[in-house]
Amino acid sequence: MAREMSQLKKALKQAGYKLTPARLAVIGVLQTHCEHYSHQQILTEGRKIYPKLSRATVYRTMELLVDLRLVRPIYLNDPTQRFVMATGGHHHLVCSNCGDTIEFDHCTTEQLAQELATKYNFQINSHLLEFQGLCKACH
Amino acid sequence: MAREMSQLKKALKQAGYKLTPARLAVIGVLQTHCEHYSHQQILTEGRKIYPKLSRATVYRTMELLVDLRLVRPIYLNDPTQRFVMATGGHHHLVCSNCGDTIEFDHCTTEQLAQELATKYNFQINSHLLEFQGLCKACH
DNA sequence: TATATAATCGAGACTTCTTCTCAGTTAGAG
DNA sequence: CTCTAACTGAGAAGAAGTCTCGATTATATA
Repeated sequence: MAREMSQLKKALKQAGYKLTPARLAVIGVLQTHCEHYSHQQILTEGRKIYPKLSRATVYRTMELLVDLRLVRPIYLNDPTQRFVMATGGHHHLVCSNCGDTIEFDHCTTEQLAQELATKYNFQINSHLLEFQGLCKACH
Repeated sequence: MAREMSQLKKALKQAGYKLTPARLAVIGVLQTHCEHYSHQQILTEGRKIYPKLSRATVYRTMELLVDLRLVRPIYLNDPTQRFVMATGGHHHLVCSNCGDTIEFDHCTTEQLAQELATKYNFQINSHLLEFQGLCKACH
C-alpha cells in the first residue's frame, strides 16, 4: 500500500504537479480503501484526512489523475461515476439486481490484448472486464 | 435491425408494459443508430421521431430497459453515462486521449465466464471488455 | 367497435451533481 | 528566505437527474 502510494505521488511530481495537502488527501483515500469510490465518497473520506478539502478540488484532482492515466473511471450498477486504479486490469462480476460486486483476479485477456494492439496499432495500457448477471442470492 | 427492434418491443410487451409512442421513439433511437448514446442524445434523437418526448420519460424508459436487462449502461471516456444493447458482449478499445472508440468482435471470455459462473454460483448474462490506451493517432 | 381503467405521459418544480470564477494561499525552485 | 506560478476553498452558475400531478392513452374486454 505504501509503495503504491508513493508511486502515485511520484507520478504527480514527475508530471510537474505540486503535492498539496488536498491532493495527498485524495490519494490517501484512493490508496487506503481499495474500493470503487465516487466523487462524493472521496470528498467525505478525504475530509477525514484534510478537513478543508473542497468538492471542486476533488473533481479537479480526479480529472488530473484520469488524464495522467493513474486512475480510470468506471460505472458499476448505479448512475454514479466511480474510479479504480489504472494499474493493470480490473475484473468484476456485477449483479444486475442487488448491485453486489465481486472482484476476481484470474484474467485471460493477455493474448487478445496483444492481437488487438497489433491489428489496430493501439497502445494498450489497462483493461476492464465486467460480467453482468445475477449473484447467487438473486437467482 | 428490424428484427432486433421487434425483439425489444416484444420483450417490453411480454413483461406487461405498454408500447407507447414515447417508448417506441426511444427504442427506435437505440436500434437505428447502433451507438453509445447518452440520455441527452436519446432525448434529442428521440424527438425527431416523437417531438413531444420528455426528458423524464427518457430516464424512465432507460431505467426500465436496464431493469429488464435489454440494455446496459457503460462508461466510455467522459463523465456521461451511456447505453449499449445488452445482448451478448461488448468490446471496445477506448483512447484515453481523444476518446475515440473502436469496437471489435472477437472475444475470448467464453471459458472464463464458465469458470466464474461455477466458482461464484453467478448467472452471467452479458459482459463488457474494454481496453484503454492510445490509438494510433495519439501515440 | 366502443368502453373502462390502470399505466403512462409531459411539464415543470425541485434536488443533486458538476463546472466555473476569483481572490487568497502555498509548494517548491532558486 | 523570497518569489511566483500553481493551487485552493467558497460559493455562484449551469447541467443532469428525480419527483409530482393532472391529463392522456394503450389495451383488455365486451
